[in-house]
Amino acid sequence: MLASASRATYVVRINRVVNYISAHLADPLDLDTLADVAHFSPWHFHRVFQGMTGETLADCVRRHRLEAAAKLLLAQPPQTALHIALTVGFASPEVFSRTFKAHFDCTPTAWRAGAWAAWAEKHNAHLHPNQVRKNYQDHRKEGQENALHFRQTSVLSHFTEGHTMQVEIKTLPATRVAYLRNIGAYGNHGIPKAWDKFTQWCGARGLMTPARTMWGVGHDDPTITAPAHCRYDCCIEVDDQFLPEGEIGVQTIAGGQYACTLFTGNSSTIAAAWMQLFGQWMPSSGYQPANSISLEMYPAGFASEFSSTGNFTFWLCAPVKPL
DNA sequence: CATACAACCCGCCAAA
DNA sequence: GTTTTGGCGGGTTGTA
Repeated sequence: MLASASRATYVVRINRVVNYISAHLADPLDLDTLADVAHFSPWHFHRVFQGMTGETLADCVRRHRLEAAAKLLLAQPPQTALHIALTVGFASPEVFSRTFKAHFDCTPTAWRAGAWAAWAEKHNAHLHPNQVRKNYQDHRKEGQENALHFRQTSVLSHFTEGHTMQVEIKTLPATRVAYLRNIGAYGNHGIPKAWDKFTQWCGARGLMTPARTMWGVGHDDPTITAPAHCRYDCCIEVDDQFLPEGEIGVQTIAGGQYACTLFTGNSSTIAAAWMQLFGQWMPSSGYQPANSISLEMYPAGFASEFSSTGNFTFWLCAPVKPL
């Protein structure tokens, strides 16, 4: 009992530190400052963090910097490796280049030129992400006339055959939420269980009213981040008075412009829906992905729909900015 | 939880 | 000119 209670407090503190890392990549992220964020002594924090996450603090910081850089390398318009290195917190391009190669098995420029596909294939072949991103890049190169000529993977074709995605651009406000984090592969693995646990907790707290929106937040790009490190947060809107409780933390979902489409499915088909939105709608939309986090927005009642039909209806919301 | 030490990695200069 | 690699000293990290 005591052990699980203290484990829960460790979880929220580690979550807070990881959130801090990804939000402050360009700032100093040494052991002392991060231990301070966690309210632990540096020595104890180091032990706790490694024990619970499987990676040391320095490894975690380095990985987040590299993953952010990997995204920026594929962004438009292209920026120099030096600029990207500094943006994500490396002090010099030499260290960036060396460290990048050690992690991704290729140099930054090779990644940009196409080596990302091999990485994605190696680590997440089941998601077929390469084709999606390739569609996007091919389109950007070849121009509008080929916008609709996407080679379809077997996963995609089920959703694209004779079907046009209805997408609207919404401006969402910043939202304070309580969340339960699942760390592990996206898809039908730990996430459904996390939702069970979370909705039970919400029910017990009387939070599951029709007025409250629930959210699913995937912080990581599964074509870049290893499945074992992908973060997914089950979230529900809360007011300013709500405080963290057990392993339920509090964070703010970023506001801004999102491309939103209504989708009915379940945890096995969400990935394909995301691919359709990014790989098919996005390239011909006049918008591009913004450097923010994609959201799943669940209207109240999705849980009961799921228990009766095996599916649920929700909004996919991808952060966008004009081309 | 503090100290202490070895290994590793960062940060810098040079150069391909 | 930019990026990557090599070499190296000093500082941080990881662990006893």
